[in-house]
Amino acid sequence: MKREVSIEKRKTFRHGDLSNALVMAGLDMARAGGPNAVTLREATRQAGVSPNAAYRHFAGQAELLGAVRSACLSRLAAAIEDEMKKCRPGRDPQTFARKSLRAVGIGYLGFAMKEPGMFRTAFSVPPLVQSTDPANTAAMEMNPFQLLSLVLDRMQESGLLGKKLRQNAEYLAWSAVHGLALLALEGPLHTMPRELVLELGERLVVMVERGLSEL
Amino acid sequence: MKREVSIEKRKTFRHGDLSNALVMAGLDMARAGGPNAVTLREATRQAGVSPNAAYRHFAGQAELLGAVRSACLSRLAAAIEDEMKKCRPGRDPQTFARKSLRAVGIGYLGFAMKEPGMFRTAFSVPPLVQSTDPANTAAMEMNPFQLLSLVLDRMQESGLLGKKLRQNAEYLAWSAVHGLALLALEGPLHTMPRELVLELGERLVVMVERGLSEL
DNA sequence: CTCTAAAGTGGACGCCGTCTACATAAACTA
DNA sequence: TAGTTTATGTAGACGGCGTCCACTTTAGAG
Repeated sequence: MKREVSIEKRKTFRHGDLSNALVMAGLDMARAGGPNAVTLREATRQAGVSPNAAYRHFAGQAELLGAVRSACLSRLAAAIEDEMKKCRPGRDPQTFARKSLRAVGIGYLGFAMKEPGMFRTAFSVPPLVQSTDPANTAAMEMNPFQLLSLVLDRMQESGLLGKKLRQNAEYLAWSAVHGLALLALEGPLHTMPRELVLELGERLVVMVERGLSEL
Repeated sequence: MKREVSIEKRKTFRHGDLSNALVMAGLDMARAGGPNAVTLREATRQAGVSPNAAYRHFAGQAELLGAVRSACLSRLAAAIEDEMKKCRPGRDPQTFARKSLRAVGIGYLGFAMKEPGMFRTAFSVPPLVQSTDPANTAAMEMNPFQLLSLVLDRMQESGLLGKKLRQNAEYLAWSAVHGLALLALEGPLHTMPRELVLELGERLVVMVERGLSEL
């Protein structure tokens, strides 16, 4: 599981790719223990380098954590896209729009359950929402928020959502799935079996879909 | 702002109420800086006592944090109850039930916006949901979850919610408001003005109410 | 072939939580 | 009242953390 560079002592004085190696080590720690487990000293240790070497590439622990968080966000986006690809546009644009919205929610929750550490890390420290930073994006060049916007646009275009209700609807839908994820991961529902959480997730996205579009 | 006991050096060797003093100091720190700011050494410092004294009353930092979290939860419950008291049962039990549900959501979000540090602390570490621990309850002897259950019962009794839909509906409603609170407090929406968050909150509770009851 | 600037090292500091051993005082007991 | 027990607080140490400063190494530009 250890990276090569950490196993065999490197021969060169220069590491060559330390910045990246630190982020990768940070990702491992985030996956295993969430944001609090992302420690600067441990990252340098895994990279086979002295603690202070990190300061040549990051201003401090916070900045390293920020980079790790970006990577986590990117993976989340990829997971959502995977789920979205499952529903192809059929004849009825409305059912496609509905399915797409659900797919985003399910993809979001599925990632949260499958990679809890990464998910928690992704939202441990506030990234800005409108960020177009390519680091935050997956294959389709979109972050989770943008994907959500996309499917909500689909709902509006297909007539499921009035202009007024469309406004800021992202935040309403997002709140629901995000809340369930956090209640299950680091909240009072942490003991709830994950299958049950995902079942609740199915009901939740239906609630959102109906609660958004009605009236 | 400092507690008396921390200002004037105590004369007695015994503190007399250290356990409580530590929790109170922890509460202050939680209010100011969230769960990560709740540190054992600082608490003992504020209580005018040596660090190790804390170990006579708590097994460690985690247990102290747990006690502080209980206190935060209790305050949250009180805030929700205050909001609930605003809507008195009128002629129509259905509108009363709807109003009550919204009140729980609004009270929840209002507390989160007004006391972000305490709110974050309240959910920093998982308490169990079914806990009847009196420490977790406010005047009415209920924790936030129980209050939510109560208003959902009202909805069912007034015919707004079928038996099947009533099941686990707590988690669906809770997820929505909890998600918005966390997105706004320690998530990507942390820069959003609080009034706007509360406006979104109004829409959100409507979404929940409709999404839950429809069909 | 030098010289510079980027990259990594070493040591120190103060913070944290926690362990072990010891001191004090209050409460019980004889 | 005197003696003992036990709850409570103290002292000092350890390792881990982030971070600062001063030093060394080396790749690459001139």
